[in-house]
Amino acid sequence: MIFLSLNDFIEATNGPKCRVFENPDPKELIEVLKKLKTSHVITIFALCDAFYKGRAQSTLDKGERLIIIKPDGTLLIHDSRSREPKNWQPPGSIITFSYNNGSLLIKSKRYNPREEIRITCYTLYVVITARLGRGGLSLEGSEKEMAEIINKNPSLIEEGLRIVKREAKTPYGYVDLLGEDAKGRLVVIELKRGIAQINAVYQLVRYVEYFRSTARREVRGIIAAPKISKNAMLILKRYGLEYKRVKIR
Amino acid sequence: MIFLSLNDFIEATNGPKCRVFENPDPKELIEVLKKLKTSHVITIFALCDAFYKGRAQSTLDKGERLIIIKPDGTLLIHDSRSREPKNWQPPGSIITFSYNNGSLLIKSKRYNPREEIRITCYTLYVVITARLGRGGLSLEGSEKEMAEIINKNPSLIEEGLRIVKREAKTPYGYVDLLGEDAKGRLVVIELKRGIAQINAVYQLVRYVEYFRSTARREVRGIIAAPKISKNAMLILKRYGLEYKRVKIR
DNA sequence: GCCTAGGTCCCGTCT
DNA sequence: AGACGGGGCCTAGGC
Repeated sequence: MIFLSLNDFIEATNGPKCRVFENPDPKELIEVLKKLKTSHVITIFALCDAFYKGRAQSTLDKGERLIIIKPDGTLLIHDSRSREPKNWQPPGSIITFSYNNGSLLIKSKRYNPREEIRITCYTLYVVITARLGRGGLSLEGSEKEMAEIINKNPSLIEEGLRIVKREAKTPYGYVDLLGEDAKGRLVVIELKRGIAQINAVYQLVRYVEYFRSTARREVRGIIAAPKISKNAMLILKRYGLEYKRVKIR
Repeated sequence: MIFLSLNDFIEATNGPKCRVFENPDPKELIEVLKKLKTSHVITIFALCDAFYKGRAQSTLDKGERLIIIKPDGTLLIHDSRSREPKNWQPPGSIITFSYNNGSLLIKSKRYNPREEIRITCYTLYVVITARLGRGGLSLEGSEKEMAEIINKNPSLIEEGLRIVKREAKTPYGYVDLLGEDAKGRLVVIELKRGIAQINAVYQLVRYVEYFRSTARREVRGIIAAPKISKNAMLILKRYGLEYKRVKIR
């Protein structure tokens, strides 16, 4: 373990991207972590246990894990499996480090909702601090994009269709697309970029119900998606609604 | 950077929990990663970019990031913000490492759905390999638990209520709890462990509609939750349904 | 494998 | 702030 002088600290913040601490002494490490927590991502390999209390409550038994602390307040505890952390705290949480009986204690608090995680690190194997970048991601293929494409080219749904409104507000929620067909009937369209399931049908049903109760003309309802589940299709038909296979790109 | 002999490799797999490689040579590192990817969590701090194509499509610009590869096939790319990885691949994906023009290439593939990530690591700052534990989490406070508690003590909803069935299947989905009140009326109960929102109301509405159309007796619908949103409450009443505040513990 | 529904969902967006 | 709905959602459980 390297003892941190002021020079070491300056190097850590302004020097290399990463700094590695192998088997560090918890007491000495805490001083480093306190300084770097607002600017660096802290990565800790440790033998630890954890307690969470908030919207739910959990206990994580003692084991070897990977703890990640981000400058935005995010806390993640990962083990050897799964995309999801075993425990976590979202951005905006407040983290504090302390020492107790040879162990490093990590505490993360947040409010609204009030939640807390307490981690006890019994053994610190490796700790890495690093300045990391952020952002730079551009994503294509969202439902929003799908709406834009159909908006520009309503014949993807059917010939003669005209889009009247997007994100039309009703007391029952937002309608993805509202149109008018060749015969002047109102067409409520619910988009799904993936497989349309029962929920999508529910959404459509209530929008159609709403417009049928207010608009004084015929109202159709269409789910537009690349695929629809068997049950969803069944319910859809039971309500006299329609499905249109739409595959973008 | 430490060149890995066979002995070094044996030490890496059976020896210490963590092994650290600072500024490793990509070519040499690849040999290590290929051996350890099925047993160790691999953590890479690198200057990298990434391309994803599958259900959607994305580009991640060149930047400093933390890459995590788990033995179950999980891949995570984190930056300095957010609980969510910028890019990822879920468990079961197949990872391969290769070398190109001074860079480490990481490729992760999966099928159903067919998805792929390609990462180019231009600079490797630090790489850590570690055997981590798994599991050991016990969680309390789920909706399932809530159902169990109410099942045992239906008076939490109202006096005289009797639970008839849990997870009752209908063509419109699963009803959390089905009961009978003191007056012999059928009671459909939808549980939410957090705030009940519009969606919860829709679920309930569909179930109640179904039972009203099939059961030859009066049917009530109740949302049981610690809280309900304003709009949800409005719609609930519009449908003649009820809300019961239930706070477990 | 498909499908359903929950989640300490997270996250953006809008009121 | 609350509230609503998407997400490359993920994950567990049923069939």
